[in-house]
Amino acid sequence: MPPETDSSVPPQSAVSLDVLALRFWPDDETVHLGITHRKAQPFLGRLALPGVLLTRGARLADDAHRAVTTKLGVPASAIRAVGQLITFDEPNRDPRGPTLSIAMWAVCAPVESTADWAPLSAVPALAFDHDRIVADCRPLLAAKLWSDLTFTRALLGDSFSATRAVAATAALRRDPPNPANLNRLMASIPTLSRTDQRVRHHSTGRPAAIWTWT
Amino acid sequence: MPPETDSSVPPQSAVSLDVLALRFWPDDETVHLGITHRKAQPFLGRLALPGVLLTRGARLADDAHRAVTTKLGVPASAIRAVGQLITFDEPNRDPRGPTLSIAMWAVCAPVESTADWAPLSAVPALAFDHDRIVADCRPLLAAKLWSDLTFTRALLGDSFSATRAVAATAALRRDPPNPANLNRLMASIPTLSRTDQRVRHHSTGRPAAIWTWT
DNA sequence: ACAAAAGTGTTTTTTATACACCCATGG
DNA sequence: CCATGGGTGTATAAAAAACACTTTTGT
Repeated sequence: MPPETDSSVPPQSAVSLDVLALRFWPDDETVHLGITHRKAQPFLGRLALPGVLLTRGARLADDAHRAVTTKLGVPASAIRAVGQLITFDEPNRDPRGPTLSIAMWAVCAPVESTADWAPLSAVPALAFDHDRIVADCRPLLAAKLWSDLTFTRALLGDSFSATRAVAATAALRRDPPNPANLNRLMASIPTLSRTDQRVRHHSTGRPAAIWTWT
Repeated sequence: MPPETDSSVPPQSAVSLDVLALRFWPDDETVHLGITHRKAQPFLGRLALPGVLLTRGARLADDAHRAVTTKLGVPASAIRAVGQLITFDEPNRDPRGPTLSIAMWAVCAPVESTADWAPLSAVPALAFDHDRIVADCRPLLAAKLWSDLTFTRALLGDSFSATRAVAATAALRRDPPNPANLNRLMASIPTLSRTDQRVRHHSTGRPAAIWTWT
């Protein structure tokens, strides 16, 4: 068995995939981002986005699933949807050597996991350039709400109250939306319709209507 | 010299970078896409987008430059700007094995090259999944015009006539813009201003104003 | 003068935003 | 019956699109 010539650097940069895993469960007041303490060097113990190296032959969606399941402990069945964001290519973003990162989003359904979940408005400092990834991708996520319906449905669920629609929108955008206008925005989406059911989120005030996808 | 164990598959998919290289030179009536006959298998001799494998430690912009210079014969100094589009991850998009492709755009200045240039409205069939890449990326390019000013300036040049602004817009969008409205759109861009100079593109009709970036 | 193309003025449509006020409910 | 939050109606603003018409040129 000939000695491996590990001294020869690989011809390509490594390519990793980092996931902005979101959750907005029925009892969540805001959208949360899934993060985890790193189990290995570098940045051992530090908080970071769930990430994996790309697998040969895998789709990006598959690798995103793997990152969420293995790093956040979320079962695959609880991943409602995933999608692509942008690629980060700073050569020094990983101290181990040049590593591209393809940023993806994922939305997780309510389930037990080993992840830490930070409100999107209070994400702690993260390892690598993950602070920058979160900062750069946040406007992209905000733009997806109500325009990328796969993303929107995954985040809000198959049926949701108007109150929660307001909360999700407030979490992703800078300032909270006008509830009256958001109501009309939802009414203008063909695949979304309002039901007669109402639900109460506060001890007082009118209960909110339930909306469902058709 | 021990035999190379080429039978061991690499752990990651290869990652290539394919470039939608655009030109819109003073004498071009429409925007053209740079393509080239492949010099190697697979698809030897077939037309394809210029593409390269990622280089370790390189920025995506560097590799995009390399693809345009080596595959299209465009000197580096003639590449006005480059940028990122989206990543394609069909596992079977390359017969040699799983290969991701990061699609980039580039804009080339007038200069001699070895490339074929096809009008964007008449791109011939291409190798790999490059037809799909062009189809998927075209709306993204259309959206960049007049909103991504780096892209817009690279395409139209430092100064350009209103007539050419109309032609470039018609080339990237489906149907031609209303010249009156495009005129106002340009006037609303702070870094763009109209000069007193006029230029004639047709044998008849009023000559068009020249616009410049400030 | 006429045809062709650029550009202006103006209207219309659409979309987004704002805000006054009515509705439903628990205390 | 009042405070609270949901929802409707409507006004306002901004942006986009449409279209009639004027200007500038070569023939």
